[in-house]
Amino acid sequence: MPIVVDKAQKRKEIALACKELLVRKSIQEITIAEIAKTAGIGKGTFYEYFQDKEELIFELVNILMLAHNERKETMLAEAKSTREKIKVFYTFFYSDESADLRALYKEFIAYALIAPKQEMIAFQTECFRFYYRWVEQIIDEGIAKGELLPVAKELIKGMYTMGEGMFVASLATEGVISLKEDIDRYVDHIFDFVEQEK
Amino acid sequence: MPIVVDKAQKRKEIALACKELLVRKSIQEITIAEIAKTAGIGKGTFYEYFQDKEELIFELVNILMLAHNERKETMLAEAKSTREKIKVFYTFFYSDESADLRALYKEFIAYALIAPKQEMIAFQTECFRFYYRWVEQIIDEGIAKGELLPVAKELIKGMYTMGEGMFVASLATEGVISLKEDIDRYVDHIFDFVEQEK
Amino acid sequence: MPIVVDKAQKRKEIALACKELLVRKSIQEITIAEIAKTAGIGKGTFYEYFQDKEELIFELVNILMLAHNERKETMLAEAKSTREKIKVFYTFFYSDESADLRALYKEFIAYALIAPKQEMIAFQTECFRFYYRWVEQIIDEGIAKGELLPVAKELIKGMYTMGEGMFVASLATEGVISLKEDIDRYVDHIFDFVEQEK
Amino acid sequence: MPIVVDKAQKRKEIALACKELLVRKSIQEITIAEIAKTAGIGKGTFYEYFQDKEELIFELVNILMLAHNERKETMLAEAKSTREKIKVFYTFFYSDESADLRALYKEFIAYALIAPKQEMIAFQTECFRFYYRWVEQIIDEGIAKGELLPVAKELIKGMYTMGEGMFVASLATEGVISLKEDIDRYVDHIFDFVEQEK
DNA sequence: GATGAATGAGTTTTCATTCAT
DNA sequence: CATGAATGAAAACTCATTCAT
Repeated sequence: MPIVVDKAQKRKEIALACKELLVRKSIQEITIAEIAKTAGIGKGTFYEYFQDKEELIFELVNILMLAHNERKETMLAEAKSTREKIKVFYTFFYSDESADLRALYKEFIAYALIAPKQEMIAFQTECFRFYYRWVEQIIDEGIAKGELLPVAKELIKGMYTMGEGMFVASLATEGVISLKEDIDRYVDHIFDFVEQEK
Repeated sequence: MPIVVDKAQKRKEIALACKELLVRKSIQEITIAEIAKTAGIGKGTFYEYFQDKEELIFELVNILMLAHNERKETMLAEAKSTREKIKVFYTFFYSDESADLRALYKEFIAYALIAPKQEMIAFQTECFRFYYRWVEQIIDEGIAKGELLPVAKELIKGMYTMGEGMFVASLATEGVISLKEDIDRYVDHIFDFVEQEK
Repeated sequence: MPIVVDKAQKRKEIALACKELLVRKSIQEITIAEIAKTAGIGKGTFYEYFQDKEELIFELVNILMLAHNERKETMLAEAKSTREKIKVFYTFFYSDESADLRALYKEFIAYALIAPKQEMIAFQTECFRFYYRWVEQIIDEGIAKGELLPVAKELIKGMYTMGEGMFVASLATEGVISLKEDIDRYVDHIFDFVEQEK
Repeated sequence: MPIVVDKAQKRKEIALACKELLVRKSIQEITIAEIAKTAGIGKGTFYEYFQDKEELIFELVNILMLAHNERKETMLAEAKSTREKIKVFYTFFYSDESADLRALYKEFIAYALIAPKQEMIAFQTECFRFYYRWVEQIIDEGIAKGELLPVAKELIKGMYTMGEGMFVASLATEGVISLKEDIDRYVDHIFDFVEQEK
């Protein structure tokens, strides 16, 4: 009787077993041997489940992103104003809960810059669209409720990328960016502009 | 009389000789042998002038950045309003003239994310501060002239990082970012908020 | 009542299922996984029936050779003269019907040269003897009938190996050997020497 | 001052240093590490002079073939009749002096059968043509001198491949081929046919 | 100072074989 | 009997760095 293994399940297990490793080191510094050892499998076994190291990252990012989105939903439900809701999105860049995913996301960006592969670009594009639409919906609701001026909608892309920029700049520099404070202050100023006067 | 070779001068020559190569390929894909051949020197000679491949990039970025800043000064002199002046800064992200430097800058960011070395961080921090102050000065002038509301000053960091974010996002995704258009539109909206009504 | 599987029968089935694969690719390029998949069995099952990949080839060659010999008998029955009968033997090297077996035979020779194993040598020796005797019998009949000079018998081995040599040379070179034409012409010249003048 | 190395010379040295190894083992069984060690160089150094293992064989075959051809010329000069001269050519297949080259040639054939690469085919074709023309010239001379009948010329290709076939068959079988005796006997019979009666 | 030949550590990847189910 | 998941030995190849000349 053949041993039936749930391939998808095992992929997740392997990816999760390597989480700590992947978060700590850049994928380039990690060897297949290291991954296999960490996951408690043979090198050959790794190749049974993944094409290459990148796929491992993909798998893990996917897993962590789902959990992250759930946390986000919870936080959004608790947020009262649109201003607060938008701020929830930026917590990705500094909250402890998203530290792991953030570390991986950092890798992702770096990879996309250095060796842009189609799959990676496609994935990032998908993520961008997904979060963009999510934010858009929240802004739309804010406008519909009369909380925000319609112009708020025009600022979404810039606000979104400001977060990315702050994040990248904070990693590439030292002592000039204070993620939470700088983002919050900026967001507050922008909302001062776009919130309906009561 | 011994031939005294100006080390600093030769470094520049080597770096400049490799410009096309460095712009075209990621530093990770380039080998020392390739660099030496391109520069018309021996592999051993490369090590006489540089510690490693990164230093070569540093050298070249420095050279190109000086030229870039001069172009910027010229453009700034021609810009009438503060709005226009600020837009000059963003041309770095899309103008043809800065394509080479931009390609190198991309590498810089990636490196800082993947394998952050102290020198690199220090250099990027210095650059950030330099450009930040430059923008700050322009905004200050705009406020002093009564062209802008004082709150404009609070937005500098966010505006600055928005550019970086747009740039990074444009590289990591496909079909969602149109650098010039998206930046311009956003900047215009912000300036609509911060310009003094006449 | 247990299902008794005829081992020999199943070996044949597996070998036959892989025919197309074995003809198309060199045995070295084929993996056990590929064989198992092609035959619709598990990798482990393959080892139940064969020691290694070579045995698979043996099995298949055996099967194809039997069929080939039957075709040969038919053709020989139709051939009028000894000259024609001998030519029948050379059709192996160029006829479409024997293309599959020929491809396998090629592998066989290569293997014998590179990694001569006792079984393989023994098998090839057996084949050589078998066909040699067959030809010998035909030549003997030709001599008995007064069709050929007795010296014809002395040429058998050289004629036999000429075929092999033409075959190997045609595979190892390009544009210098035209199998059918070159063999036919040579055989005709030799028969001009050994046929009894009437 | 740079170390100037005669690349071609070093290639020969490496190839020659590996002669014994290459003759003893099939190229497939030999690893780069083994070659490097045998030649007393580093693995990387091997790749400085050769693209892959095949090139090493090429180099060595070339070297040995030149020496072999010189021996052949000497022997041909000593041979009295055309019959003897032709027999000189077949010594390649059994003489001790050509044992090394023969071992390599065996590899060559096997390779051409298993994994025919363009270079190898081209090389073998060149060799075929070279030796063919050489034999042709000798036959032509024999005919011109009235020693041979003109029909002798028609038999060259078949005679040539007979040698190859005998060689291959002798390697693939056991106890059925006696190279020197079988070739000699056959050649004698053929020459009995084609020599002018006096 | 300049050079480039020499090097071997380090990594990826494949695949025959085993064996628990 | 049949299976296919797991494995790790083995091999090719690259390239930064050194150092004799």
